[in-house]
Amino acid sequence: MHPQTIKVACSNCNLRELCMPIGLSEEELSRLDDLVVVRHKVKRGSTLFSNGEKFTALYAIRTGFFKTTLATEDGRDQVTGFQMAGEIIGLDGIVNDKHSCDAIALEDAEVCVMPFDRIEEIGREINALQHHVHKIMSREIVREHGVMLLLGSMRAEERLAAFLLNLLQRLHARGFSKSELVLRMTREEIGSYLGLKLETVSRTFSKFVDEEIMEVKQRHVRILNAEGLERLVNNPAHCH
Amino acid sequence: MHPQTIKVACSNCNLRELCMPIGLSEEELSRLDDLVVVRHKVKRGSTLFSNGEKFTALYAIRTGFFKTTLATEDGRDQVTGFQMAGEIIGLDGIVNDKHSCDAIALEDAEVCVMPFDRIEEIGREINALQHHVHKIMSREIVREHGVMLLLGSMRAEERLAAFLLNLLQRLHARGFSKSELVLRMTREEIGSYLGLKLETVSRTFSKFVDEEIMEVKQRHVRILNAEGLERLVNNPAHCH
DNA sequence: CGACACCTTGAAGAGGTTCAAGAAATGTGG
DNA sequence: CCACATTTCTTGAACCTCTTCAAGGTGTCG
Repeated sequence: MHPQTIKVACSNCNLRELCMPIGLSEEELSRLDDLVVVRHKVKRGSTLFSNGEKFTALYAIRTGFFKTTLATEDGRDQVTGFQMAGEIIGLDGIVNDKHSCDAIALEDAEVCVMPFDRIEEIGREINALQHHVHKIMSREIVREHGVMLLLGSMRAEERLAAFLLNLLQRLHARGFSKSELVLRMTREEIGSYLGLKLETVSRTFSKFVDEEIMEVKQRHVRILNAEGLERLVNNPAHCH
Repeated sequence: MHPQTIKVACSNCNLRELCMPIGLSEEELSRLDDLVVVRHKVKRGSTLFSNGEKFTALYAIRTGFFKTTLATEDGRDQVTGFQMAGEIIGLDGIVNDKHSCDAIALEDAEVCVMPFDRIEEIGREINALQHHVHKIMSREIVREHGVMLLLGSMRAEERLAAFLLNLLQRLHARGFSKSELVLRMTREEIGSYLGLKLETVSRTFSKFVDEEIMEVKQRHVRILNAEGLERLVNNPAHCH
């Protein structure tokens, strides 16, 4: 844990349309300010929490970008998700009072620490917050269903296309371009998430460039043919 | 929705060690009886809820066996899970107030209908119930992480082995044999869940039989070499 | 008993992996 | 600020696992 911590409020957070405060009244919002005890800085490459660590809090990402990974004894390593500003991480820890994956910052980040017992306590008082927490967890379940579909039935091109479209959509909701993005992760991390080897990810990027669907310069991606990209994901002809 | 419904109580349910009542006091338990409005029978092959349907309740499985599947416009069909007695389904519906997958009974089943607003209401009064609901959702998230690992980094044999071990472990927790089980689903459904074609599932079963790891007669499976099966899942040598 | 769904097995083929080498970017320390 | 080490990315060629297509077998239910 990093010592750098700052006390701040949800009520004037610029992420309140995305994060916890969604759908709360002014009065409830101020009550929510008791939720975030501290903010917490996480340097690029360091872990916010790791497998086996005691679970105490959920974290709302204020700035930065994370990956969560699952490591097994036999050396496998699966990236289970990439998280950006306004998203909540740590939900995996609730069941067994300890985390079951690692959360690693892919760029310098800042998170709001929300002690979970506090969340439950305030949730009992503010119905909207209680329901919102349930929605956040349900959303994560539904997201993972989508990843299962991707991993279970899509080919490499479809996987990468779906991945990029998902990132673009989430970035767009945060005010970024719909057609341009900077990847925060390596080809290997993308591959791990998509169930592919890094070489396959690289080759698939090259293929997309050949087909003039996008420009790729290292981690900088610019979409040239968004329709073509979308067609890749929703095309019966490509199913096997 | 089926008309056959019966009013019953959690407090004398034989699944109370597995299902919702876990960790509640006697008094709290009786309060829980207000949760389950009705029971509901679902015939084999029929759906408990389906994609797009309005979400109103979670369902606790009392008897029977379900699958949940995700269908896409382009004709893909991904089985996202198999659920048995004592498990809760319907969590996917919370985010958008409508279900995002289909739940289909693989054998005649009976579920307890728990209206979700009622769950939230009672959750505000009984801390243990509130926390238990959170745990159930977190458990589902962690389970799905495991499936992502399976789909993202395991080979066919490992996937099927992991799948069988998981089923056996859950059945064992319900008092069934550790070494014998009857599959409730087809090869195709197993394949869909594991990201494999039905032929591959069938061939992998045959391979296990050849290696004397198990006996397989249609849907009846008897484990002969449990260690061998476990070794398949946790073996660094088999990773790619 | 016959129709239908489900399962098994074979042979050929495709998609992705593995191994290998080199190029490009990034970071570090003098 | 540059030289060097390191990490990351790209590309090729051979290989392997799983899929596809096909045919036949087994089990089940009206």
